[in-house]
Amino acid sequence: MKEIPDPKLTEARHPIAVVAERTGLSQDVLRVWERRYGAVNPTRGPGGQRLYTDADIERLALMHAATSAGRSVGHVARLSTAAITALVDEDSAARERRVPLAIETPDAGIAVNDALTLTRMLDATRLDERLRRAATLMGIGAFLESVAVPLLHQLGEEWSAGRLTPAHEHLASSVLHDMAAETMRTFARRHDAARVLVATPAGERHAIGAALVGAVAAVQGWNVIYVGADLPASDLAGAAGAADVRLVAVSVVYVDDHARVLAELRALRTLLSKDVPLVAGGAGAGLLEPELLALGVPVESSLAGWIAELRRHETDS
Amino acid sequence: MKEIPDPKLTEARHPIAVVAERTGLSQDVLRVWERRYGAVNPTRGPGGQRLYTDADIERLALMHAATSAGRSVGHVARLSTAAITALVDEDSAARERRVPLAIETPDAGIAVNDALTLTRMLDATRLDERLRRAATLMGIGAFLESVAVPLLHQLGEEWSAGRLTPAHEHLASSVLHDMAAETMRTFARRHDAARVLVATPAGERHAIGAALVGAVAAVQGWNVIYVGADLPASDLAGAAGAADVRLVAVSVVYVDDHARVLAELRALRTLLSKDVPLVAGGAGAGLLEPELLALGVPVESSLAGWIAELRRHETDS
DNA sequence: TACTGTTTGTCAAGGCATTGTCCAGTAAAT
DNA sequence: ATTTACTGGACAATGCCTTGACAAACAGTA
Repeated sequence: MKEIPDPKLTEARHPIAVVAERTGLSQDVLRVWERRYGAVNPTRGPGGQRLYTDADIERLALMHAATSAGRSVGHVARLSTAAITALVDEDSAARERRVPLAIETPDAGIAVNDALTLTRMLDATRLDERLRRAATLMGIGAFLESVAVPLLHQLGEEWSAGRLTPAHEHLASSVLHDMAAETMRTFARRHDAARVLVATPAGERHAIGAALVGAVAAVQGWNVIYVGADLPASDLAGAAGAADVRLVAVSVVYVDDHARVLAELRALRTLLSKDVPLVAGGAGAGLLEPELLALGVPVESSLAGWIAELRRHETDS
Repeated sequence: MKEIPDPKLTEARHPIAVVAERTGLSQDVLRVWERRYGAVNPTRGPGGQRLYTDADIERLALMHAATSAGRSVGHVARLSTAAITALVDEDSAARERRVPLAIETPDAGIAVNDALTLTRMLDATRLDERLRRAATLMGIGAFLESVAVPLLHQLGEEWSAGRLTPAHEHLASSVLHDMAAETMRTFARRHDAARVLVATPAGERHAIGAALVGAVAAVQGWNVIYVGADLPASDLAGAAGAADVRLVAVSVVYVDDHARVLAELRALRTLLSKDVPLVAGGAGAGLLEPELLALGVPVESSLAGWIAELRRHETDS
């Protein structure tokens, strides 16, 4: 094995905070793994701070995967990075192989199509029934991810193509909104779970995106404070402070007035305590991404991104 | 890299207030970053006020994004704008990427354990709640397969070890039975779907096994005729004939009187039309397997076996 | 089964280095 | 004349460092 000094791997150096973020390991663990097992050997900056290379991060992420599959750190740390990769691959293959559920999972695409048809027919009762059946069948998580979200996208497209009226869209949204609200209620947690405030800012009246995010958070074990749509920054900040939330999530689906939404979010960011992260999501937020990033507000446009974001803050202070 | 003096970038000049607003950085920070790290080099107006170009703003916004991702200003400020862009992109890409499985599938084992504990406490309300939550979370199929059935097995073991009373077992069974019945109702099919008769023979009062089988069949798209427990062979055969079913499924969990159950099943097999298959299942049926096989009655003791059996007859005559 | 020792993640205390904010006094702009 | 911006310094908060200790989980053993 020849060492090729790829500038990207050797030059790019990352502080411990970034490494913790990317690997999902706490800073304590990063340090103690280095101290006890010599897992990696980061160089030091002028003030003594650890500086990790990309290769270090890769190795640590692999170690994380291996240990959470049940292997001991002490053992894994002695292996070469390639060997750990092999181990992790083996473990994940074994996990795939295990217990192929006998009951077939239905195709989400069919459910989406059925739902679209029923929406076109404005048949709320059967739409509700159909969606609930899909959710029961596939589990609420998979439902939200591969039925609810795709359905909303489809509706958006059909609407902008002029094939659906606002009435159609409201019908479907309200059914989905009900289901999401119900999910939040069903998964309401004990008072000591981490709290997240979910809302849409003033100027955005489409609550459905926020409701879905709230439902996902509830399923993930958060204590969700869902305050609905169209709220001014001051109210949101007030609620966040009063409820002592760990995270504030806002959804922006549709933007009439860029400047207004941006101003609202800017105000919200300033009013919120610094240690409470604000995360934005939804199609509308995607359009404002550069500005929001500059404010230190990450933008998550996919549900998967949201989940990652929630995970990231699960164990924080 | 050649510097092209784009007039837009060099001409457009902004006072510090605008830059602060646009980047989300305080004026103090803007000044101190310039003083300490030479982050940017704004030109000065006649009176000495800083005047920033668009490129400056861009760079500062990027620096803000990088620092709020956990990197130190001191380090970031030394990099070229392009390098910071790369870094920020890399960070946000890494954030998106790290979502191997989207929504966490909860460990079925935990649900089973919780349910056992609640059963021991005879807390029907919370047991119901806990099981429903698990079902919502993982989908009804996976729930039946990896929570309901294992739970029943565990209960059986605990009961035969004398650690649980019949009261405990009834409590848990009735909660599961309700859920199964509800599932059958939710997934009730159009009249033209294939019909299956589900029951337990006379002498067996434990309906739960049959209910689970019925629920699975309903989920698989069958039209389930669930007639409950403890029915004599003649009634079952009558119902099967009247409803023109394609398959008859009986569940035998617990057997006091081998001979009686066997006689019932023998009678049922003779009374039924020859082209209607009869399938037996459950722990009790396992004990009678040789005799039943001799009758031409296959025995399925696992849920997976049941599912296979259902599939086999799905498309038959 | 109960007792060991080991492994491993987390936490606390105390010390630097880095970094954001604040202040006072002055100057320019509107 | 009031607002806005500048400079340089001081200060406080935060972040990261090290060391050491603790507790839960686990494996091996009596």
